[in-house]
Amino acid sequence: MIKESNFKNYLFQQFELQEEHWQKLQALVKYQRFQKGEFLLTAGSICQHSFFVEKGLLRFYSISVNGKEHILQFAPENWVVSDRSSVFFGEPSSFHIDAVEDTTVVMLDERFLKTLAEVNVKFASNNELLLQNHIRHLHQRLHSLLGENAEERYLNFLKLYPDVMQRVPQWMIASYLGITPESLSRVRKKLSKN
Amino acid sequence: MIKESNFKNYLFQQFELQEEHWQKLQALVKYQRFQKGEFLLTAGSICQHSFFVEKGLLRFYSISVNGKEHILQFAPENWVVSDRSSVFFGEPSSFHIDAVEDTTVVMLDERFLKTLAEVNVKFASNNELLLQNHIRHLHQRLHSLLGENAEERYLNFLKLYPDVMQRVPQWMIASYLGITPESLSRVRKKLSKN
DNA sequence: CGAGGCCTTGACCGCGGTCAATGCCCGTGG
DNA sequence: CCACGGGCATTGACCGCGGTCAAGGCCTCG
Repeated sequence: MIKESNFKNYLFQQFELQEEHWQKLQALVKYQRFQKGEFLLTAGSICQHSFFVEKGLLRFYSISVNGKEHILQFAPENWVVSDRSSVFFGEPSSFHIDAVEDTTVVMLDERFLKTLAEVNVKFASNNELLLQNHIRHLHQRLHSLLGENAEERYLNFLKLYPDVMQRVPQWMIASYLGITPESLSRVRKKLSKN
Repeated sequence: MIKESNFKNYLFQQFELQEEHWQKLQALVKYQRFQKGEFLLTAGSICQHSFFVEKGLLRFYSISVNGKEHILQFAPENWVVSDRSSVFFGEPSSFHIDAVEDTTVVMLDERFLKTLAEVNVKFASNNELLLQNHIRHLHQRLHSLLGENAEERYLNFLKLYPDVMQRVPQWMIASYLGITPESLSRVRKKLSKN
């Protein structure tokens, strides 16, 4: 069991959580470990949880007809990842989530989020906060894909995920950027010469 | 004043709205007309409303450093468009919304959405429904941009917005697809030969 | 030591961008 | 009624970014 968790800190910071409220919640916080390569969600199944990453690294991706993977999102520590649409509409997801490193997550289901809202009104907006953040992030990503070339997107990526570069194989980053590993290699080579 | 509105139908269908509830709401529904080219939101200002398109067509786009426009979303009849993140976080938007045709919208502000939730509990989830739909749409768009070439994206576009092709200049569609008008012209030429 | 995964590099190519010319449609004014 | 001009779509020539394919190097791990 984890004593001083990132999740606790997250709640304290976002909502000025009181220690007394934490006592009530703690029992409901369900940690789960996944080892490298394990799936948290596969395309075709209905997503049940959001995952708060306590420690480790997840990826959220789709697979297109030709079999290629496209990473839509990385989720290192303190990120939340899920196919919320699948949860909400109760429809099969078309995405995968798996563990890039051995990972510990907090399992957030609808029941937990509801309880959260009851404990303190401030939490009621937690759900919307998560959704709004997600949308903002997706908008930035779309803007980047529509308007920037490979080099600019790579620099953006480094700003957004400062340490992910050191933690994952480059072909995953290429997949995130929408280019091939070879192209990424060339972009990096060019940048290192400045 | 519009009697039989798309907006009313939307509420009836989505939430099995009762006629009596509609009576209470009607007074709060604020229609507004914008003529072709007029702005509903400009980058740098804080977004205050969501816009339900009653009649007409809006576009939601960003402008990158080199001055090029990138259309993230079209909003024909029955679509809702907004920079919700700007509304929610109270921060300046980095997007523009303007009218592609003369357009009549329903102005949805936070107050209206709140009232909606009070009139009937079913509406309480309206807000989340809008956000979830938006996220789902953005995910599909990301997948399309990451994994498909210009031709495939164009065919996707036609499915999603069956009539928009006939209503807007092609350079706007090119901007939506992330290609140039010339490329779009070539894609269309190639497709017409099959 | 050998095998396999990953990164790099080179040669080649094609999709899509750029630039420029042309055509088309349509509204405006002589 | 026609002339003109502006906005948009099309087409061609050319080019460069990024994809593809193949080879080679460098790890780590068995």
